[in-house]
Amino acid sequence: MTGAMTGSGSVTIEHVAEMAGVSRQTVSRVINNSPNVKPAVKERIQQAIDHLGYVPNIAARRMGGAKSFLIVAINDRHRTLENWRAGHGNDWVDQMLYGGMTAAEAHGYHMLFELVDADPEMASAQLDRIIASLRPDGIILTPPHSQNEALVALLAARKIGCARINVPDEFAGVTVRMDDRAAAREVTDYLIGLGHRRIGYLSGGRDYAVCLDRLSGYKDAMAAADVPLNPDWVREGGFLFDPASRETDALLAMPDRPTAIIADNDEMAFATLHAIDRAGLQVPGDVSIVSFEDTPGVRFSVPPLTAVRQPISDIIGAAVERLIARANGDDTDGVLTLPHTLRIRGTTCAPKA
Amino acid sequence: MTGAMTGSGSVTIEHVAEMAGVSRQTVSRVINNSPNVKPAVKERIQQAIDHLGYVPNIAARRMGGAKSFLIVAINDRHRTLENWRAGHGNDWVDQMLYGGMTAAEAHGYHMLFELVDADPEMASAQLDRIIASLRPDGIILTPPHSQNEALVALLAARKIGCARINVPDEFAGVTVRMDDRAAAREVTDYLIGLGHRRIGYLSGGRDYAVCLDRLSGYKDAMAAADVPLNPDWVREGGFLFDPASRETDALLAMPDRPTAIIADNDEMAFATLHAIDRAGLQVPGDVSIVSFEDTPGVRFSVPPLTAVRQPISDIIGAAVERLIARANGDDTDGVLTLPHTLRIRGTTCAPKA
DNA sequence: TGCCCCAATGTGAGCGCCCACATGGGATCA
DNA sequence: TGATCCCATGTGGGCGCTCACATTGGGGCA
Repeated sequence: MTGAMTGSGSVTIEHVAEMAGVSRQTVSRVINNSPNVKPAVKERIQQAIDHLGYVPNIAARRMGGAKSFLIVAINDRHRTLENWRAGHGNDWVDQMLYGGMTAAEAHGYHMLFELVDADPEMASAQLDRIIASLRPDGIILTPPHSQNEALVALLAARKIGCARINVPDEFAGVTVRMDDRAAAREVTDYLIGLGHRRIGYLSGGRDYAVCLDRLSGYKDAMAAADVPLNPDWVREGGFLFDPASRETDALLAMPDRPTAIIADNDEMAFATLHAIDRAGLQVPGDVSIVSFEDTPGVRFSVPPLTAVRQPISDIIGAAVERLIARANGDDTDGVLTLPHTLRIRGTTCAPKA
Repeated sequence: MTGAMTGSGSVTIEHVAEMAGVSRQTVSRVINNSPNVKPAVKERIQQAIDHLGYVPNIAARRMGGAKSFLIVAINDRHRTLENWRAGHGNDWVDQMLYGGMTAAEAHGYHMLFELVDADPEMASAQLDRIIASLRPDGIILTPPHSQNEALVALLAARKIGCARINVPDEFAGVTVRMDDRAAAREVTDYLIGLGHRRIGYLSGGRDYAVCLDRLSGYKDAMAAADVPLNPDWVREGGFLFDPASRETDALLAMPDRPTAIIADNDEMAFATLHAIDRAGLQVPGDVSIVSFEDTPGVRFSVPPLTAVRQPISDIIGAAVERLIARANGDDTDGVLTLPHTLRIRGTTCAPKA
C-alpha cells in the first residue's frame, strides 16, 4: 500500500506542494531536512508525501542540485574479472556490496560498482568517463587503484570526495583500512606464544602494499621476540593455489622447515594444507597454518582454518558514510583504522617438539 | 589523456555542437546512433567529442528522454544479508555482479543492486520506491522475488521491463534460468550410470521452486531407470551446514543407506563430506557426493567436490541484455534456458560392492 | 510606537539532454 | 520542368528538481 496514486504516472513534488497548499520549495526543504520549516507545515507536507506515495526522482535531484546520491566503488578490472573467471574465490566483492549498500541505503544513497583497468593511462581516462557520466558524490578506490596518486589527483581536481581503501598511513586524504601490519604482528606473536620459532610466510606479492605491510609486521614480531628469521621462509605465492603448493613443498623440504606457516589468503592456505598432507605431515601437529582472509568456506575444511578476518564490509560501510558526510559539508580528513579479528580454529597449536 | 578540456568544468553537448558547427540535436543523434546523419558530419562530430572528452551526463539523459541507462537487480534482503552475516558463503552475488556489470557496461548501462524484503506488502512498497526514485530501464528479480506475481504485476503497471531469474516454465514474461530439473536428472543418471542404486538427496527446502524442480528431476531419473526410491533418502538441510550434518548422520544410519548423496549447495555437501568422514567411511569409495553450486572453494576440499556449475553470471548477463533490448523497442518475451555444467572431480566413483 | 532583524515561505531560472515538430534542399517521378 | 518525396538538419519546449534570490510577517528592542 504505497499510496493513493498507485497506478498513475509519476508523482512529482508539484503534486505534493499542491496537496499541502505550499510551494515546491517548501516541500523540497522537508525532503532535504532543511531548517526553517514550521513543524505544523512540515507535518502537513509529510502527510501529503505519505498519502501520495511521493518519492523524489534521483535524476532530477541531480540535475537541479549538487548532489547525485550516488557513491561509486572502483575495482580493478583484471583482478576482479580474470581471477574470478579462472575460478579463484574472493570474499571481497560480496563484503563490499553488503557493507556499502547498507550504509548507502540508510542515507537514501545508492552504491554502484565500476571496473577500471590498472594501467595508469587507461585508469585515468576510464575514471574520468565515469565521473562525467555519473557525477557521483563520492568515489571509493580499492587496491591497487587506491595507491594510484594520479587518480586521487584527478578526483581532487574534479572536486569529488574520495576514500582510499587499504593504503598505508603515509598517504594523505580520507583512508579507511585495517592495520595489516599490526594484524601480522599479532598472528606472529600468537604463534610465538604457542612455542613456534620457525615461522614461514606465504606472501601474495610484493606489488601489494598490504602484503608488504604484513611482512613488516611479521618481521617486527620475530625481531621483538628475538626469534631468528631465515629469509628463505618468506615466499611468494601470488594468492594462487598452484604456486602456493610449490612454495610449501619447498618450505617443507628445508632442513629447518617451519613449524608454522602464515598465508596471505585462504586459497594459499588451502594449498598449504594439501601440501602438508601430501608430505605425510599433520596439521596442526607438525605444521600450524594461519590465513589472512577468512572466506565462509574456511570453517568447513579439515581442520577448519585459523584466520584473520578482514573487516571489509565495515571498511566500505565507513567509507560510504565518510563520503556522504563529505558531500554534506563535513570535510574531515584522516585515516580510519578498523579492527580485525583473529579467529582461532583448528589449524594452529603448539609445535610437537 | 581524456581530452583537451581536462581540468575544466563539465563538457556539455552544447560545446561539442559549437565546435563541430552543428546543432545540439545532431550531436545527440550521433551519441544515440540515430540514422540520418551524413557520414562526414558524423565524423566531424565524433572528432569534437573525442577532442573535448565529452561524455553525456546520465542524469540529464534520463531527464530529457525516456531511458535511464540503469538496470536494477533485486535481491532478497534477509537471504542476502543475514545468511552472510551468519557466515554462510554464497557465490551468487559475485556472479551476478560480474555477469551483469559486464553486460551493462557493453551498452553504456549501469547495474545496481537493491535489497527488498520478502514479505509481500513490504516488497511491493519497497519496489515501488525504487522505481519512483531510479526509474530504471529494467529490473531483474531473483528468487524468491521472481516468484512474486504482485511484483511482476507492479512492474507491468509501471511499464518497466522485468526479467525473472530461475522460475519454472509455467510463469509468463521474460525469464532467464537454467534447467534445474534436467540438471538433477543428469546428475542422477550419471550416478546410476556409475552403478549407484541407493541415491540420497539433501534438499535446500520446499519453499524454493528451484529445489522442487531438482527433486522432480531426481525422481524422474530414478523412475526412468527403474531404480526403487526410498522416500527417507530425501531430506531437508535448509542450505546450512549443521542441519545437513544431522541429516547425513541419519542417512548413514539407515540399513539401506545411500551409496551416493546429492546436495543442493556446497555448504551442505561439505557437511556431508565431514559426516561421512566422522562415520569412518570413505569418499567417494563408500559414499559419492555431488553438489549443486560449485563455489571456487570446492576445488580445494579433500577430495575436490564433483558439482553442477550454475551459470549465474551468464543468466544475469543475458537478463541485462534482454532488458536493454527491451528498452530499445525489442519486446521478445519467453524463457531463456542457459546451459549448466556437471564438473566431475574427486567425490564420485562407482560404488564398492 | 517604530524600527530592525530574522524566521518562514515563495518566485524565477536553469541544470543537460531528448522529444516533437519545423524547415531546407536534393533526388525522383510524371 | 514542376510537383513530390524523403533525407538531413535545426528549433522550441520541457523533464523534476534545487539554486539564488525576493518577499512576507511577527517578535524583540530601544
